Amino acid sequence: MTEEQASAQHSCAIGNNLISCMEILTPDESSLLESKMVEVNYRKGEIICKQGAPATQIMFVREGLVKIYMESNSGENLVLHIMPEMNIIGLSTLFEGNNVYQFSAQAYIDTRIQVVDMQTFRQLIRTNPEFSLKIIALLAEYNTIISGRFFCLTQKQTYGRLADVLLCLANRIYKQRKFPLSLSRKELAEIAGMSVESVARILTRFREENLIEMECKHLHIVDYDRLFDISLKG
Amino acid sequence: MTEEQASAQHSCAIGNNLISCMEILTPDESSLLESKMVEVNYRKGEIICKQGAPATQIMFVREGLVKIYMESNSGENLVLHIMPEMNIIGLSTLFEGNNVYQFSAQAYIDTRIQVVDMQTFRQLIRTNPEFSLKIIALLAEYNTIISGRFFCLTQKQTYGRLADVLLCLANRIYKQRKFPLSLSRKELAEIAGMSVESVARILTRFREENLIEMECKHLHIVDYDRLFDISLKG
DNA sequence: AAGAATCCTTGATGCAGATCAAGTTTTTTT
DNA sequence: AAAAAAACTTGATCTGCATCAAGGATTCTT
Repeated sequence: MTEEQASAQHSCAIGNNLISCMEILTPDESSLLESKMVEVNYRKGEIICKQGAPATQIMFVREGLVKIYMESNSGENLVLHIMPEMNIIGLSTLFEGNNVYQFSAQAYIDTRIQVVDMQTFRQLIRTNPEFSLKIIALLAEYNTIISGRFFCLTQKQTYGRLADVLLCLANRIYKQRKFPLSLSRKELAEIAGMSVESVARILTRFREENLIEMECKHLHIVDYDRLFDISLKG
Repeated sequence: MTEEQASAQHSCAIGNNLISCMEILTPDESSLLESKMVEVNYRKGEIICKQGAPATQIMFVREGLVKIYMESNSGENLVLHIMPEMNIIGLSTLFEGNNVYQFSAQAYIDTRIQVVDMQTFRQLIRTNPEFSLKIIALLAEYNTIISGRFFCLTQKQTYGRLADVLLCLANRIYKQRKFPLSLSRKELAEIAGMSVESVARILTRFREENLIEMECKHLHIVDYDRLFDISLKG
């Protein structure tokens, strides 16, 4: 319950409802999609799509973890969204007059993607109203996630933001309070929108205050409630 | 052309394509909508919808200018989006499991709104695929606008952000380089995500540098190109 | 196992921009 | 037209966090 409250207003980059839109398709539509769809496997760190490139495809994340981000000329990336399986990359390029991706996507871990061309995708929306409603729901959720993240990164300060990220990893990805910390300090820093040094300092502080424990690459959230407090306005 | 480039990456809060989804409806659908729709007039400063309230309605902005924002407990508001006529408030609440608005909306100037209940709106999406595609396009554009704003507020510094806002007002709202500055310093500060004092200081600076002129409540962008440069990375 | 490279930690310094303060101008009220 | 309130400007100070710097711990290379 408290977790839900947090997710609404002070969200990290990951949604919590897995929206399944494939099951809705009719057999005909399914086989159309099957025939047009191509599967691509990406290794950890590989680029899935590039900001500024022609937007010709919609990509279904079937397995893995993907970072959606905007690149700036200064080299600082802004992480917009983190997508586990069951998400769709490229929906936000569907508005008229647009023909390029406004973001890049990169695989955090080995990732399996299914690719369809936009025409086919648009076709499905046109022929299946329920599918179309699902897509609207997904876009609406993405909107809310990005807004929550926007709020978080502009209104909270470093301690709160990092607490947010840790809670997000525990709740949304690993679904337990002790989990392998596979992200480097650099990746954590990027997600939380701060410097690597700040991440190190704050993690040390959290350890000193007995909010978390870290042993052999695993992070354990010891005092969930206090960490949650910090995440609300740290 | 340069303006377009700017809008893609370094957007202010306002979109530039007016997407008309009403014209797409069949006569039957139109009359259904007519029968269900209620018109409400808001005066400058009045609240149109409130963050946390039950999300039961979709609102069409027919006339005026609306601020979409998130409220924080500290009293600082985060402006997500600014909507002139032809926009729809509440689309991002359409995802499953959601039942409240995650944002508030307030009228910047006198504003005319048409209100429909969600059921009727969902019905239209189900019966009219072209309408549904328009809604998807609109949501996709909102996504892009918020992402651009997110980028702008986190990556640029004050001078660039304020330049952005001024260019946005000139290009998107008034569509000329000399326009009445109806927004107060406080409102500008809120949109650009900075303090009122910073706005005053920067405007003075812009005037000293002959980038803008201000006389009797009107702002005139004198050196568009240099202001544009500043907006790119100020 | 030694060396190189990367990652992590911790302290010292610098800076953009918020906050505080105080005066000036404009608008609103009466 | 006078008084009060709100909006605006400008300078002085404060602060959160980035950046710089340098040593320690891991991991990768050979």
